[in-house]
Amino acid sequence: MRFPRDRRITSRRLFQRVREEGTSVAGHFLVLGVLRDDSITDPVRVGYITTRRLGNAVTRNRVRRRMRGILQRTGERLQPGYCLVLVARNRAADASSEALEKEWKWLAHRAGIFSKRSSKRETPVDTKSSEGETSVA
RNA sequence: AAGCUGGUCGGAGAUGAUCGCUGGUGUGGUUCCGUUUCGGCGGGAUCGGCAUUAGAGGAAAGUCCGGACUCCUUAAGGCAAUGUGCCUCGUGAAAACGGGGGCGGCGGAGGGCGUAAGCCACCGUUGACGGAUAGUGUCGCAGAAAACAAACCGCCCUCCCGCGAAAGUGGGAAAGGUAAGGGUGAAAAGGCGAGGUAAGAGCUCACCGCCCCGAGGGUAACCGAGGGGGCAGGAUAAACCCCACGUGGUGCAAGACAGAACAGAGCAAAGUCCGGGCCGCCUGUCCGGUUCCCGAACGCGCAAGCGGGAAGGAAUAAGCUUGGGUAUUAGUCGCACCCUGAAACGCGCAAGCGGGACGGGGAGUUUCGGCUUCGGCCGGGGCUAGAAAAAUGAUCGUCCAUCUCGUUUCGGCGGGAUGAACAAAAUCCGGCUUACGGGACCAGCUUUCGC
RNA sequence: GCUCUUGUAGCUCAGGGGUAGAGCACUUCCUUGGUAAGGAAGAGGUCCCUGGUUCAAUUCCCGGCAAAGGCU
Repeated sequence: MRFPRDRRITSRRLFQRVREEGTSVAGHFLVLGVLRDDSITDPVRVGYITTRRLGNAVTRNRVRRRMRGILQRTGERLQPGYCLVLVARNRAADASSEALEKEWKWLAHRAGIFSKRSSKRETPVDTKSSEGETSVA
C-alpha cells in the first residue's frame, strides 16, 4: 500500500488531536496512537515521530524509513477510517527492521485496527516473522 | 617486519530484478465548470493512471571567519565597544592558503674561536611574533627583603670585659658600614677575573653581556663596521592599556508579489510625547547633490587659542505627490548552474516586454588519457539534488574485494561471513575547525629479527 | 536561520589568577524514655573535556562536548 504525502499527518494540530482524543498502545520499541475518524476520505492517515532523543539525523532517518517500509508492506490489512501516529522510543535506534515489524503487528492487533478478511493472508507472513524471531534472538 | 603517533591523498565496489519515496518533463482515461463558429479550447477534481528522467558529503556537521544576494529614508561627527597584529612574493573577490626570509624559544651534534664566561656556524623543531624606556595594576606561600630595593645570619669598624708578652682569640653593647657568602623562591637587581678596601661594592679596569648613536647593506622585517655609556631598564599586554589598521545594521524565518479580514490617520505649519533611521551613550538631524556662509559634540592646551568639521542657512539644478501601520492564515516567487537565444504562446494600440527548444560559450563536479618546473596545464566523455512533520529505502540474485573453514594433483575448487567509521543537503559559494573504519604514500618514535 | 547564557560536593548556588567555599542533605557523637529540633565533630570535588599563555589556571585565551533559553 502506498503512502504519499496526502495520507500522512503533516499538521501539528492533527498530531495533537490524536494525542489528546485518541488512545495509545505502548510496546518495547514503539508507541502507537490511534484515533477513529470517519470524516476523513482517505482509508488511513499515518504520522511518524522520531525525537532527537533517538540519536542523530542519520539514525532518526533510518528508523523513520523502516517504519514507513513496514507500513507499506502491511498497510492493506488496515481497516479504513483511522489516524495513526507511530512514535519511536529510544531502544528503536538499535532494533532490526524485523523486530520492529513484529512489534508493529502485535500493537496493531492489540489496537484492533486490522480487518478480519485480510487476516487469512497473514498466516504465511506470520511464519516468516517467526523465522525472523530466531535470527534476532 | 610489527606496533604507535602525526601529516597528505582518497572516502559506502560493480551490475540486475521486484516493491516504494521526492522533484522535473511528456501523455491518457473518467468527471465537473467556463467558453463555443458545436469541431474543440481552457481550468479544476479524480484514477494519486502510464511513460521517461534526476536524486546526499568529505566533512553535507560545528556555525568559527569571509563573500554573493536582500531590505533598511546612504547609514553624520565624537565617545564607547569590538576585531586584527614580524617582513616579502604568489594564488584569491575577500577571508584564507602556499613559497621564501628575519628575529626569538627548545633540542641535537658536541664543529670552530676562547683559560673561562661566552660568541660564531650547522641540522631539526617551534612561536596569537606591534609596544614592558607612555602610564597604572599584580607578583600568594616561603624568605630579612619582591620592585622609589632590602641588613635575618654572616663580614667590618668603634667601645667594654676575659685570656695572652704580642699577633690574636672568646663574650657582650649600641650607632653605623657592607649585597662578596648562607638559606628562601618561578624570579634576589649583569657574569667572570684582577685591582681596590676596615669589610665590601661597576667603586675602577680588561673580556663578555646589555643599552644608546650609527657608516654601510637589504624591496622589507632586519643585519651591522665603528663609536659612546658605566649598568640605568625583573616578569606579566591570552591584566588594564598605548600604537597602527579596520568594523552602518539586517539575515532567505532576508525580501518580493497577489488575495481576504480589521481598525484608523492625513492631504497646512509648529510644538510636545513615543518609536525608528543610526546595536550602546552624547551632539545634531530627518529625500539626494554642488558651491559659499555659519559652525555642534569631541581632541590638544594652565590659559589665550589651535585643530575638528556633522547638521543648518543661501544660491542653483533636478525629482515626487494617494501613502502608511497592525495582526493572522495559506499560496506563488526568491529556489535549484549561468549567459546567449528561434518559434508557439501570454501582455501591449504599437514599439516592445515576458517566454524559452536545438545549438554555442562559460562555471562547477566527476572520470579517462597525456605533459609537468609537482604549483598545475592540455584534450575527450558524463553529469548539474532540492523538501517544508523534511525525498535515496527494503528484499533478492550475479560478479568483485577482504577474512575464514574444508579439500588439493599446490594450479585451484567448494562452503560461510562481511561490504563497515564519522555522519545526511535546507538560499548559494570560498575557507577554517572538529569527527572518522579500512587503504595508499611520507616523516618520527619504540620493539624484535637478520646482515 | 540567527543569537546569548550556563556547566563547581548528592541538590541549590557563591567564588574570579595563589592549596576550594555556603545552605540543605549524609555519617558519628551529645541531648531525650524515644523521635524531631538543637549542639559538636567529620566525610564527600577529574571545578564538563582538550590544548595554550603564565612561576602558578576553576578563573585568561583557542577548540570541542552537553544543557537551558531568546529573536523572527
